[in-house]
Amino acid sequence: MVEYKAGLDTVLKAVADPVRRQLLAELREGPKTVGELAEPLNMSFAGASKHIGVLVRARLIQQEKRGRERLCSLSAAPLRPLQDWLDTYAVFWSDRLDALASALQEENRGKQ
Amino acid sequence: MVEYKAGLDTVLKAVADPVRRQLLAELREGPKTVGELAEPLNMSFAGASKHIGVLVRARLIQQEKRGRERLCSLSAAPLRPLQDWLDTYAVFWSDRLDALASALQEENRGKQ
DNA sequence: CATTTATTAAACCCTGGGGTTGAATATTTT
DNA sequence: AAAATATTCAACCCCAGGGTTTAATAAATG
Repeated sequence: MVEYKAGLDTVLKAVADPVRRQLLAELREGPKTVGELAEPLNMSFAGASKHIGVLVRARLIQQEKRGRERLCSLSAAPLRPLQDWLDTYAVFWSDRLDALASALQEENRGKQ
Repeated sequence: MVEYKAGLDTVLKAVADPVRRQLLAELREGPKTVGELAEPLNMSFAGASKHIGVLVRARLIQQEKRGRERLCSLSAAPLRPLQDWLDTYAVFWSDRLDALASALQEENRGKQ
């Protein structure tokens, strides 16, 4: 049941790169081949391939062999643990609640 | 109004490190000094201070000078853009919907 | 004022990872 | 079979950044 502890780290590191976020964004429009994904990137083909590899290892991209090319499709499921992690902080978001939360924490602390 | 484009990257990079996530987690219990934050970490004090610095620069930690020590408190607001980003992928999460989404994408593409 | 305590700054080391180029592999095309 | 296409692998370069240690700064304390 702890199986996603490592997954969160992998996914966050994968997603912390703007190039890889752009790749994911492009895949929202639908599956694309590695070549199609690489083309708009201002980067060598091999470079793009490496980025895609990172996303594949993070399970954010699923690849299907189609002849000599590989069709990549978005697989957003691994983002779930990230959402779960975020949820544990959602309490502190609302700018309104921020002050209140801080106040409560101060009080809980029983200090000053 | 584009001011958070860079913020997302900063926040993601800050949060992609497990040590820094632990620091944030500890701050959920309430404000803590740098020393209190550093202590449980298996790391030099200066090392911990650097991590905290990253979180401060990402605005995820707010520091308040209290004499010679600095009280750190959680400031989760910068996580908001991350939530917004995540939301643009939420459509693809549900394992149920995954297949459907893929199918729709395939069809949109008009390719089979 | 001297000393201790809390924190940051500076100078370094070293690994990881983003980028490249150039083979290697596999498949399609001619 | 030969050539072209799509993709990865391997070897390398470079630097950002995580870690350390040793000052430096600033406030509390004796």
